[in-house]
Amino acid sequence: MNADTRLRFVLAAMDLFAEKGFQSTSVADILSRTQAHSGSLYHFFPGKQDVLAAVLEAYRDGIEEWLLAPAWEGIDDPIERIFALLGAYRTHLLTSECTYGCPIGSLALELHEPDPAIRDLLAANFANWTGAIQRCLDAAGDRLPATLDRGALAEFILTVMEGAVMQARTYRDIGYFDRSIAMLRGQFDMHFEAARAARVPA
Amino acid sequence: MNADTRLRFVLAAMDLFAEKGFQSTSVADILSRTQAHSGSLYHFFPGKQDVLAAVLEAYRDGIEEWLLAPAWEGIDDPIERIFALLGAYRTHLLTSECTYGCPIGSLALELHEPDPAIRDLLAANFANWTGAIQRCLDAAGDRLPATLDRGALAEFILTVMEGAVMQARTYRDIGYFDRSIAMLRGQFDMHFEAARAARVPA
DNA sequence: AAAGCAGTTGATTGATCATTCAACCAAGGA
DNA sequence: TCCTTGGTTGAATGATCAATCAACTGCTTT
Repeated sequence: MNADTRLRFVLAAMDLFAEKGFQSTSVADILSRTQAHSGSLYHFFPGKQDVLAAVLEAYRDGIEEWLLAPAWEGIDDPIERIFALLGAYRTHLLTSECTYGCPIGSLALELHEPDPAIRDLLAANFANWTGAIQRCLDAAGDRLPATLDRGALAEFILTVMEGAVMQARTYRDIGYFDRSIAMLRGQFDMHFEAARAARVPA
Repeated sequence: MNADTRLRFVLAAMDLFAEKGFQSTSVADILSRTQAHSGSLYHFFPGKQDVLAAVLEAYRDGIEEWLLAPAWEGIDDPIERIFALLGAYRTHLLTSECTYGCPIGSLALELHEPDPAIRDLLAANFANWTGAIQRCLDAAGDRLPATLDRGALAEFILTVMEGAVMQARTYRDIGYFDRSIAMLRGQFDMHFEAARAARVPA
């Protein structure tokens, strides 16, 4: 089992799926980018769909190392970590002239009737992401109102990120992303204010 | 120019693109659903892409009649109209077991490098939607803080709707939609409170 | 009636694509 | 040395698909 070749397939497919989507990426595209041949790919994967599964597993398993750790370097405050993560998506958009957003989100909307296995992997990616955000929210302690549902807020932050990325990509204008994130920031400020008022009653 | 046949193509393509996406819908799919033949389709449209353009134009031109008017029937309060519109997406999700969300959003993320013409149509659809929302926000007058940017908030509501739909579809669970909308409702309540405090200073 | 035109038919074409397979290679163990 | 195992090669296959086109229909105009 040559893990190196397999990994090259997964990494190439990761790039291509993010760039062109799953359906528009042909097996030939993956082969030409990896300088390999079809039999070799089919030695490791039963079919194209299984390459997608491997890609989604790689995202799922690599979120800490490849997404969170770089975004959070030197940032300790849990709330700032949330916005630093959103900032990472922002720079990703900017460096691609607003064409690449969240690869998981793109795949989630592109695949209308996905295999249960693929859907579970998409869901697991989302759950991993919101899980990390929720740990930040939990770490914020009483800076947020005690009544606030941290899990629901974490899902909401994913909601906002995905929706903001969608609009920025469609308009090819980062302003749409920025304004949605600013709205979210305003909501946080209101939560902080409410929590402060609850802690120090008038 | 037989408008009837052309319209049948557009309506069938609308359904199919919403159901399976643009790329997964073959011209043969459209033909079998319309009981027509390929030459007939290519008589009206230079190519498959132009069918997509016609579909997006239909959505753009039909938003009032097909989306807003039904959702707002019997609802006058501008804020409630916003949540009624979100409710329309909710029932659309529910009646399809969380498989169909927003057709424009799906297409926007599926098409990674769309024609400028297609991208403009996607953007026009989004702009129409947020424009309608913004008119509601404007109509809400001083129930919202004067400092609040109505245009940005309208974009944010689209952001939330699209992100919420994405998660509900991925998890096949309306709860993800509901919780995001509830968060948005909470944000509105905080805005109302802030506006009230500004109107009646302590 | 003749001509012209919008619309339709449906077989055909040529490209693209995922997948298969038989042959081949290299290293390691018996 | 021979066999096995894991991996590679690349041509071939069969399916699918967007698009074409020449022939045809029926309606309207002259």
